[in-house]
Amino acid sequence: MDFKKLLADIVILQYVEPSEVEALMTRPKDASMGDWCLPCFKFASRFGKSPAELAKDIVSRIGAYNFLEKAEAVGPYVNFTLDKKTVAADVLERVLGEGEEFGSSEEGAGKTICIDYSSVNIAKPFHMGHMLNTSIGAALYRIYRALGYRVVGINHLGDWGTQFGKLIVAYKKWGDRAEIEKRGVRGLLDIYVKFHTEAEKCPELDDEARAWFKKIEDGDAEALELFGWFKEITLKEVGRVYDRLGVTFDSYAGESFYNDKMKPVLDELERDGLLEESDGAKLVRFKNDKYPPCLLVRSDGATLYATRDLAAAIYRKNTYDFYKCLYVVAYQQDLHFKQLFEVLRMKGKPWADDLVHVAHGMVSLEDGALSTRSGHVVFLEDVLNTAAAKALEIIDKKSPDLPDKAATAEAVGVGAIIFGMLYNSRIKDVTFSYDKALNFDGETGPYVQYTYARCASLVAKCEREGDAEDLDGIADEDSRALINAIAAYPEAVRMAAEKYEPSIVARSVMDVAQAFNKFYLTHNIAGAQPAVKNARLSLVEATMTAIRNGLALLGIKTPEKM
RNA sequence: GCGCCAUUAGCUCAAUUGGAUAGAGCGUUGGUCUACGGAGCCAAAGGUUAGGGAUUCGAGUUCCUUAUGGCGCGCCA
Repeated sequence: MDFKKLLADIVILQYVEPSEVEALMTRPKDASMGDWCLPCFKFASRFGKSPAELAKDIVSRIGAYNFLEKAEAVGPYVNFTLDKKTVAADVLERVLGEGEEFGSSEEGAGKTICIDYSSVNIAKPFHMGHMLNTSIGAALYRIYRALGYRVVGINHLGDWGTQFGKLIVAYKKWGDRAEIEKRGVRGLLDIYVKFHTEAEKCPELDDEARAWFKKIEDGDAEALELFGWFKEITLKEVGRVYDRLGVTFDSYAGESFYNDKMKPVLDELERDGLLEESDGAKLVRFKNDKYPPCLLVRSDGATLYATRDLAAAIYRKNTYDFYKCLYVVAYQQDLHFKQLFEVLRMKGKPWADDLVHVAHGMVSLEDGALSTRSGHVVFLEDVLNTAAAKALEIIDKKSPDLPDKAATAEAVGVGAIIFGMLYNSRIKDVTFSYDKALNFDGETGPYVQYTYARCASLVAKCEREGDAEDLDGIADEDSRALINAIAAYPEAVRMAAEKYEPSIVARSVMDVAQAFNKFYLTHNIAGAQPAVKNARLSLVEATMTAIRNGLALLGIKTPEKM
């Protein structure tokens, strides 16, 4: 039952569309004022009345309804208090009936959404800086899928560029195959860092690097073998982390994939007269210098990042016919995407408006920015390991008899890190510190998981007695707050999709957990009368459903015990 | 110099998109486990929503402006 719509329908106002009334209907600031309220400022003048008068007028015209406890005018507001038992019955029936589907819908049926996220760089460490990006992208992936969309997750690999020439030079000079096999990307990172320090003293190294990159482009066997090897090492290592995070992709078409797809695009631009030559390079200028020019071909004929992205956008439209294509990338690249989208618009692609840069903040360390070149990074795998170890330590202390400790610690530790990334608006910068990341108290993933485990433990302990449910056992204020928090969850999922903002789901799940813990403190479940116990158990199960579904969208597991 | 973004409690952040007395967590202080998990709960202290102006019944939210910080601005990605 959609109570909001129901209320809007019974507020029959002449000259006012029910949909307009519904749009204005909101939750009151304070739950004690009711479940819904209607501010009357907006259309009061249309009736030649003051808002307060209109509110009174509306109340006087509302008849008796079995789902409505009361409607009262408080100043310019009409406050509606719903019958708690009706709402409780309705919400419980819906949540428990839908189960895993609670929060899902079919609104995206028939539409495809491409999400470009994570996009690892070959031969570079997968560090904390990528965690925000990967968590947000993966969460959006699951959110859209839950809403019925067909979703294509794309890992736009950074597998092209002169840095691979540098890496080959470094490897041939200082690398050891066996050691790198053993140490993986860390081994590659060490020689990459060494290259940069050495190149300071000896600039010829850069020439050698360029030469080796040229060999990759020309298909030299040795160069390709090494390049493929670097790629293999990186993907193997990154895949291990993706497994732990529950992240998947449908395509790994990265930069090198578009090598042969740029020329036709450039030719078209040339033919349309959009491509202009400047200092030997080729670029697209924007009308009224809306943005700085977008450089697409270097004076030495080489293509650029923007050129590949241009080809990639066109390829994706042709291949997937997306409804929207999201680029989950830090706000650093804001201008790049504005230019990219504008070039496509100028090219006469109406779908350029369906491209969205989902910009997020940047991760730094307490002692400054992350930098691969100087080796100033925190490996994501280390963070996950540390978090899992911390969780294990707590479990050893608090639940020494727990079976499967390692798996639970993994779920809690990793959950803490993911939740920390997704709890705030994506635009916020993150200063990573182990101190904050390993805090499991308060508004954290483990808090929500703990709440879930409490629920699970109750359900395991309490047998239902008979079928009768006495809803009076969940008709008080704390129960109502919990029920409202649960009922608000599906809307949070929709909103998260609309705003590309997974934090809305995380916040909703947190609301449920906080409301539950309050409820839990003041309600005896195991020892209640059978019919009351049954009703409360239903509410516990509904709480679990909302938490389980919500955390699942974020990529966080819900152990039954921890 | 120009552009984009941010600025809310000591710290990290919310605020149903323009609605009622701006809410949480962390930290601090003080309470709270023989009813089901204390990774919990309750309470206190903490605010000129960076400053100024405008719009209107009403602004943390929209517009202008100033300040501070971050990011970016043709041959990296």
